Amino acid sequence: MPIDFENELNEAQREAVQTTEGPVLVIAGAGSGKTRTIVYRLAHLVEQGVDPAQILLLTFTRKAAQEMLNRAETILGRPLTGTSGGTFHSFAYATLRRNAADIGFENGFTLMDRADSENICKEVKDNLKLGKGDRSYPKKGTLLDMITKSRNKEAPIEVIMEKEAYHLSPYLDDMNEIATGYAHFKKQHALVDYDDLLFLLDKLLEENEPLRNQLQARYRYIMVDEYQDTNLVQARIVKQLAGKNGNVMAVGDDAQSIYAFRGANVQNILDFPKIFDGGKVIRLEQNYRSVQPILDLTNEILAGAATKFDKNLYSDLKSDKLPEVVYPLSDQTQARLVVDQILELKKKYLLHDIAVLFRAGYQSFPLEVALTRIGIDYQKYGGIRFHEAAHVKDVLSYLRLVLNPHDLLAWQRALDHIKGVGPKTVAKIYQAIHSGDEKYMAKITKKHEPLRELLNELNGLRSIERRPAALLERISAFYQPILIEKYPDDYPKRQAGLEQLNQIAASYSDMEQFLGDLSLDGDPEDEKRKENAVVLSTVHSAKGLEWSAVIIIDLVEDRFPSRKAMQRAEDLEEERRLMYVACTRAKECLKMMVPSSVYNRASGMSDPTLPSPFILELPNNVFDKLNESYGGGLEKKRHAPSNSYTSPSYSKPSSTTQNHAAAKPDPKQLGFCKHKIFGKGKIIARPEPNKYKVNFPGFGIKTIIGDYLELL
DNA sequence: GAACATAAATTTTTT
DNA sequence: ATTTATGTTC
Repeated sequence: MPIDFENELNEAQREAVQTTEGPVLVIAGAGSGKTRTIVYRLAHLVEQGVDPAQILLLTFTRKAAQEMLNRAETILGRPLTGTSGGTFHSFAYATLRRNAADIGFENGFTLMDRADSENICKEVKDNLKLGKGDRSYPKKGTLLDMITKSRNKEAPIEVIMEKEAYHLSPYLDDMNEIATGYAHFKKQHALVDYDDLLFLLDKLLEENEPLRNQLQARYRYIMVDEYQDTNLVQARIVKQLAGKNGNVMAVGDDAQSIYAFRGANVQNILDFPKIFDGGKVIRLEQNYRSVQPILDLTNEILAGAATKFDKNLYSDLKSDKLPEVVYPLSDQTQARLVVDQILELKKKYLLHDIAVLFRAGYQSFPLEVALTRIGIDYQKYGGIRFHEAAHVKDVLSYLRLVLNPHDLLAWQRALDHIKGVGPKTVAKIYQAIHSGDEKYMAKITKKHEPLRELLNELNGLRSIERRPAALLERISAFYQPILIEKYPDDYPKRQAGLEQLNQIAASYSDMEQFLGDLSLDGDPEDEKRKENAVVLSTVHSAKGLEWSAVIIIDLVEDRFPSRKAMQRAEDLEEERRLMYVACTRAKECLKMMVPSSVYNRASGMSDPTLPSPFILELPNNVFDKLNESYGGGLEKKRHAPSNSYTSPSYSKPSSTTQNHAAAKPDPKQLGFCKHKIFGKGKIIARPEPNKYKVNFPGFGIKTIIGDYLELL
């Protein structure tokens, strides 16, 4: 039964699906059926007789790839055997592992996760004797941030620092030294970090012509999702895989670029037509996800952006309900109100069709407590990941030692559980094992009986069959007493996590694949959306997903936008796009919470807040405002008559860049202004009658007394 | 000299 | 809650 493309797709989508030859760039606005387009294109290719094994689908998460492949199979009515799908990182990992010797790892390599990388930074820093006793010395996380940012943006640390972390300049020389040491350490210990996966693949493709040709021949059709969030190396990899007249389809939305902090380069998507000669550009602008009132609001968010996006989404989905902005009295009552709202929404929607979104992982903690108390199940995306939990890493460290006795990080973790053994002793033991110093080993094992047990256990493990599940089972038993000792409070919960790990392991026969997958995308909870559980997610992790009802919390300054992003205009712009992504996740119902005060752990008290600039700048007619009354309920505030003006366009995108800048009458007298030194800026808040918070391009946000400003 | 205990400070986003 | 710096103990 042939697929009915005529009825299933709109014109633009159909064009994207049926243009199979040559490069294609699809600019897909939020909710414009991007996934649908990819899925139908997969199906179309196969229906045309393309061997599924000749298709490569690169996405942002493996979950996304899997979902798309599954949907394509459903449409086709038969399995897509051999299609490669996954993230850039997982594709790179697989390819590199097959060609390890070619990139200088004759004995294979170990993939590190973030924590591993940080620990090596610290190790290197300590070995170089840098920053001893300096309280303000950059932390290991900061060090690694600078190193990876420098790599991802392919600019020297100095440049990154100058632009985004000027306060760290005194440590520039140190950082360069640490960066060199870090790279050296990795090479010595056959370790590879996330960035290496991409750079090594790029290098491999560049240098190994036969392999390049082979891959180009194999992958005749390449599709890349979320192209706006790729960085320079990723673009090069795509280019190399595609070959001269490659059939590449890149899909993305410049307005949804939210990974610049990780080196993503929006320029990639803008340059696509240049880099891939003769590329066709197709725009998807009709939104099938959200009701028009939500789109009116999200269009306003984009209207305030410094870079004007050539977008004005429209929808045929009507609703007479406006999005709501709710002002709870504090973040505590916010949690309670959100629970109330969820209970209310539950009457209309399934729990897993309701999501609460926030800027940072920790912001959901009060809500998690409140939900647990009332007995509503939830599923959290973002924040701490499964494989990052201490107990999981503990167990995996034994597994890693079975695989690779040279894995220093694993030794450090495993030996840490032995009483009387600290960092220094670990270093000595590691050295002794390496050099075969049996005298020292005899001495030290005599001194620490548990160490002998550990070594015996490891030997035992090495001799049994190398199936992840079998090994893990034994390790779990060995680890059991340590677990109870280490986590007396919550070990049952952690134990359950370990059992889950065993389950995952059962589906693997290859150890390295198992470990790699776990580091690359391994949150088993993510695999399936729990039924009957409300979704809590960071905005980043919510990318590409949608829910009938969405509640965004903590929309106050310093939280959303994040405090760290308030300094630089560029970062604030990314926060705005993040806000855009958050709001466009909602299909029917959107609620934004602006607590009037938030708990401050430094003072132990609640501090008053300023509403997020993204809320303040919204014209009053795109939302309803609700205040929490002191009794705990909500009361609707009517907008002052002077604030209301004609309703925004419900029109089709005839005038896409329908000038918000010029046409927006400003209800709060916010707008643009001029300053003698900083030049023209956009007023984003007015905390006091004579004080303005102004965003000056190039200078960032300043709070300025009205007398010094010329209002425009 | 090294490990352990305690106090203090600090929290963006992710492959 | 987690990590780091410092002080105390072996």
